[in-house]
Amino acid sequence: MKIASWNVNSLNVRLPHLQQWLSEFAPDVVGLQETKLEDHRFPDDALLEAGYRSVFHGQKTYNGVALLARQALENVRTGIPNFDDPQARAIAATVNGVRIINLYVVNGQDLGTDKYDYKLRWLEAVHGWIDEELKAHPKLVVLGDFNIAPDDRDVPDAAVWNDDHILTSTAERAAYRRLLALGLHDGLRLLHDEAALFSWWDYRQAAFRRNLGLRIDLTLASDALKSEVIEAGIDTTPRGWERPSDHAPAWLRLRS
DNA sequence: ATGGTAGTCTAACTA
Repeated sequence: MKIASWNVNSLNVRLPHLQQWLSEFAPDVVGLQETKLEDHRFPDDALLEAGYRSVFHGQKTYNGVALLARQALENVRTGIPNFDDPQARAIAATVNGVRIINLYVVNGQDLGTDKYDYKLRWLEAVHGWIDEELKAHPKLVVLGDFNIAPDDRDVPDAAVWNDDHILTSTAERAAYRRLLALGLHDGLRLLHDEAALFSWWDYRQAAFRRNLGLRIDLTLASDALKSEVIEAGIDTTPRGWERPSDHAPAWLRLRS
């Protein structure tokens, strides 16, 4: 079972990219972020023709998440329980007995801003949610655009991306480690320990060509699935296409 | 520190 996460930065613009990538990569489940589409505009018919059912939670202009799967998507939930959030950033469903939580974590802009405080509160609410989901569904995958680079291997320059920088700050990384401590494992790091395996590159300054990126798109597997993760990676191919998203898909494969 | 690019929607916000 191939499970992937891709921030498409506007599904309206990137639908052809998604269709191409689905046919080439053939994932079983995909979590999308930044669809930027209201639900009535979601291209579920076009995706059905590509062989994927979809559930989605969107809004105009910003944010928006979706889950696509070849098999049925059951027990769908949108938004974080008991957390009043005007921004569409979370969706969950069960596919083939595996619970999937898809997150578009708040960017946070800069330390000391209201958006940064919102990011930390949002992550705290997600922590409580995952805690509950793990009790109900031991076979859990949490994936998405985390807007946190877990450690120094995941940045091009640790002196720049330091404890006081957005996406790598002490509080953000601590919040991420608290999620892992619930019983989750970074799928890519179960199998690969090398540095500079990035999933996002700024559109500016030829960052992709120079591999000046960050690894902020993650696929996490629960304790119960840890030994089932037999492959993981980042598919940089679509980042090299014309008019690409600034993110590449991160993925893992479960044995069954 | 700023600005560089992209998407949404034509002003300014978000990333």
